[in-house]
Amino acid sequence: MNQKKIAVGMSGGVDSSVCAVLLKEAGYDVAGITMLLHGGCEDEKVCGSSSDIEDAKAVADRLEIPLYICDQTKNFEAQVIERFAKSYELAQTPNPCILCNRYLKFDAMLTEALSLGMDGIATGHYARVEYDKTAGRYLLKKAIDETKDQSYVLYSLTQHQLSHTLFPLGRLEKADVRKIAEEKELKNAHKKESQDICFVPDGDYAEFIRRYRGISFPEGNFVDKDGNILGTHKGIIHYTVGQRKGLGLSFSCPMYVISKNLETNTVVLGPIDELYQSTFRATDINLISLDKIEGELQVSAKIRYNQKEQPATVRQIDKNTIEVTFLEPQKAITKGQAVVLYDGDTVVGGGTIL
RNA sequence: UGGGAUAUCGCCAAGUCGGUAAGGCACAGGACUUUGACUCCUGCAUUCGCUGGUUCGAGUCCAGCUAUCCCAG
Repeated sequence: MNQKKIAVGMSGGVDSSVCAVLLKEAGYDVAGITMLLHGGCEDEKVCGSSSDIEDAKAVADRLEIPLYICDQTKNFEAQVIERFAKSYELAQTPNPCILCNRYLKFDAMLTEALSLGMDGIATGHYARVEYDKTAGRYLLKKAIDETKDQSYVLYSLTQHQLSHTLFPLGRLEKADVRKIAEEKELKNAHKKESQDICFVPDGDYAEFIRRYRGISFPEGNFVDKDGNILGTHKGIIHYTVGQRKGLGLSFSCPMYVISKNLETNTVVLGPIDELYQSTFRATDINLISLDKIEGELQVSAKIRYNQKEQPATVRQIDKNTIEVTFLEPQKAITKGQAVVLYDGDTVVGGGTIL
């Protein structure tokens, strides 16, 4: 990107702060944008809370850059929380961070930045954007620091979004980012890594959905793969595929949630070997490095954020659907989570697991 | 009521020729982590149905009692 006016999405965390530092030093005309996502919440653990905004403000002041505050509370609820709740209600397991990137950070925030006369946005994500001249496409690539790589949660980015986005941290190690923050004496240099669902600070997402919807979810049966009743569950939204803890039952071996059945309101339990599967489909796909997949494509793929990608073959079923087959069966392929396909360092695309 | 069997942590379950209570599940806390899970670490029976006895020493041997299960009618 040749443009010079960049809006940095500033969360108040160390990464986005250093991101602003680096762009400023590189000579960009930098402004900050902080999105309000959880209106009026005072809980310090919630990202976008007032203390985070103060941190962002403090950093912006120190760098002598303007900070725009952008109230996205309603948008966040409509695009992220609503989809999050609905996914669980459909017996799936959503990834709200991916939703937030797709609909807020790289949609609403980018739109806002462009309307402010900026040329593009930058965020503190650990990933890289490159322009491939021969293909005429912008590519999303893994971060140099593979342990912090966040390309997985960015698979939904479109060519338009990528062409207006900078990831200055993509070539840095996390330790270096901390060091820069220390050198610049940023107050958040040692802030804890963010974690948990940002709008559910206590981690009890089931209780959050219960309150948000104002309804509770009916109890049902735990069953085994043959339909034998094993016990009573607290409501289907309390469980996710692959879950082992919190079942409240004891067996002679560890038991996991194998699947959930909305029609019968049952949760299927089984030993770990029943959790492995090779083939699945994904929908609502976004392809980055190519327009469409012709025939069978060899890739490496991962089905959750914290996982090393695994060799697989992919074929496209239709415009919105792909079918992925892993070379080795994978544990707990979970509906609602994202599958992201890689060709080496490059993100081919991704979708939502069916 | 005869005959047989078993009684070890909330649950399942090891405990050899008596030597000073494995493990799994569940649960609690922590680590990891821009999602949910997974994973990892730590904790979790001074006590073995009860009461006595033998012994330097018993969950392990003996006796009685209690409870449960099975087979007989």
